[in-house]
Amino acid sequence: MPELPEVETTVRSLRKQILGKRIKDVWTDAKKLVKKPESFSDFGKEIKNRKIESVSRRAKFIFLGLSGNKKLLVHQKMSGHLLVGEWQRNNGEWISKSGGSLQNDPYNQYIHIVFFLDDGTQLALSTLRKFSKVELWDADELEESKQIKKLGPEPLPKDFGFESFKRALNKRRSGKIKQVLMDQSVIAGIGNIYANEILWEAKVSPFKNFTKLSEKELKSIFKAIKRVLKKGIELQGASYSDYRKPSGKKGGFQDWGRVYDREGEDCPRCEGEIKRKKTGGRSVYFCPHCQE
DNA sequence: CGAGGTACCTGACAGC
DNA sequence: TGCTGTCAGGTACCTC
Repeated sequence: MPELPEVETTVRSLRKQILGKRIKDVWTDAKKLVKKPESFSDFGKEIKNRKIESVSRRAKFIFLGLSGNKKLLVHQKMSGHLLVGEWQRNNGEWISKSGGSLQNDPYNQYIHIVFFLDDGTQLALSTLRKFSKVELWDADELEESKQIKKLGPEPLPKDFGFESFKRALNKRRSGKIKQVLMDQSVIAGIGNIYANEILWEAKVSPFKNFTKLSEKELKSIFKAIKRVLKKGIELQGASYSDYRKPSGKKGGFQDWGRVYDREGEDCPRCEGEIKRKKTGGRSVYFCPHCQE
């Protein structure tokens, strides 16, 4: 579910909330979410008493650096989000002790993993569809793992300039620009919401083969990537449905977005109407009038 | 190589 | 009311 801005928002918040704390125990009612090590009890033994020394992100992957040169990888995938709070188990549900943070989270009945920290707070993974995954790695091995190694460049650092963007695209020989933007091995972190918004912002048709794009179109896509992703971070993510910040509160990008989930509305820029079609098995939202 | 389908899961919602 | 089909911020893996 979450894309780069949501994952970045989560990471920034976690840094404030859990850095330096020690993991005392872990609970789950969905052992399959933990992929590595395969046995959940081994996972529990391995993770206990490790201190959270860093919180970082690569593409949509979250890394918690743990003492003893380990890294905990969390991928939230669709519908997943991490929450920090203090809850207790009650009739098969996690209830917030303060009545606070989780009241803002409509999906708190989907907490399936809870890490108990040494100051009494908890880090929880809420994942309605259970696509999320958690893996414990030796730090060096994680860097070399296929899922991380295949990722393209991060789009936001200053050194990702227009030339880097064009070089990144060259990994592909052809393909519709919408699908290419979402290809994590080309550029890391863009998903369906932001790909739609970026192309609207750039006034480029999602269906156009990227090899047919003019220099001018490429330039406006490049600019739109920076602008839209930064806006997403500034607004602390998009909560179209179940994404929540670790506090349980919603992000704000869904009100700023111009096309995603707005089929049938007037294009805010021209006389057109927002349409929805499909490519690559995903919904494409666009304005056929001003995105040629 | 690219495109398209499937799988992994649980819901919300529209239409009959 | 209940059924059926479709849709949902992702990724891996398979076939053509």
